[in-house]
Amino acid sequence: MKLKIIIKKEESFMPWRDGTGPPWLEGKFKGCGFRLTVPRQAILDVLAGTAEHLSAEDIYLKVHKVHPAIGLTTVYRTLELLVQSGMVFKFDFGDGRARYELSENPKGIGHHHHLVCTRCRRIIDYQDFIDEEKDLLQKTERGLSKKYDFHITHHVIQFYGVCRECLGC
Amino acid sequence: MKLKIIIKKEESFMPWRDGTGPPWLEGKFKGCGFRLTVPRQAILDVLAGTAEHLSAEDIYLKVHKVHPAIGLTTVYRTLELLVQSGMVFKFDFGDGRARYELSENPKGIGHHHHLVCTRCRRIIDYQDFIDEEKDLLQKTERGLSKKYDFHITHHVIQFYGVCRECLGC
DNA sequence: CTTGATAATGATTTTCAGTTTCATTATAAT
DNA sequence: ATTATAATGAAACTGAAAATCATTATCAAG
Ligand SMILES: [Mn+2]
Ligand SMILES: [Mn+2]
Ligand SMILES: [Zn+2]
Ligand SMILES: [Zn+2]
Repeated sequence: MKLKIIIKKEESFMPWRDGTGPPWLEGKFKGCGFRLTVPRQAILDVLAGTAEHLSAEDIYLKVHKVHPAIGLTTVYRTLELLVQSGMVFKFDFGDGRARYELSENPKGIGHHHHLVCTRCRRIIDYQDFIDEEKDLLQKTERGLSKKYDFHITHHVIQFYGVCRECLGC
Repeated sequence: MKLKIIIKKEESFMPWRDGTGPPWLEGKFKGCGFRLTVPRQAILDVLAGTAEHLSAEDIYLKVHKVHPAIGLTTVYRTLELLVQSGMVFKFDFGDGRARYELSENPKGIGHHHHLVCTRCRRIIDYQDFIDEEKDLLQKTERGLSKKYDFHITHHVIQFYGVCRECLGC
């Protein structure tokens, strides 16, 4: 039963994951077999309107203020949908819950990596060094793809340590 | 109460985390306020004797075969101890459970990164490209440390995608 | 070897993020 | 309007991980 569901989803995602379909970052569900409903729009709005790394419950609470009828279950389901479709990244920063971030912020920062403070759980986005990283990263990805026959879709780079605030005490 | 415990632990770890104490990778707990007990030794043995990425329960089951009295609770506690002390890395590869790996395998591979197949959850270790990565990584870490006053202790680099086996079907 | 202080253990209970279930509702095509 | 199907949400459930707490192991002093 679980397998069945997974297969169904992966087939559904094909249209836009293989580069043929349009990415829908602000209202383009249709044509992919998905419906852009009020709950989904609301969840996307929350994600697009924050610079934080929100958990499912964080998102639910923010959505709830505007649309009290929308349930936590729908938030979880929509997030899974967005993650599987590549629109949203799901992160584990070491506290007990997953955190979500728009993979391509429409009017903001784009791809970036993270510094994670293991003391206070603060997260720092950084982009500054990505330009220098980019070449090697692409080179590495090409090398790995060839060597292991592995089709890379995305990567996660996180530096763990102690932040400024936690050091100065 | 929770804060109290955390403070206690961090103080306990200081001796060897700050470079002054010896790393105990096969029987060096003492002198750090910790005791190398039978359960802890058994858990370390399991970690040292595998190339897989075991979950807490995996470790428990393997330990259980030799020492049926050792409980899952102790496995969790010991793993947390080892992670906090830097001897073991804790990973989230996207299935529901944490996976653990000796950070410095005594007689085997050392630091490496991961390819994670999002279809079948297979994990591929790779070291081949780390040499080329090392320079930039250190450079990046230095830059980040300076810019954000962030003391980096370790990093996690994971490439996500589809593995050979899952592609060929 | 005792003894006493404390660290470690493990059975049990509890927590809580995330998932399933299922009856109801919204959506879109005809 | 009719129909088929996708989406929703309240409620029940799951399971990895953490907390409790009485018991046991470890070690240093005497
Ligand atoms: Mn971020
Ligand atoms: Mn590994
Ligand atoms: Zn911090
Ligand atoms: Zn695979």
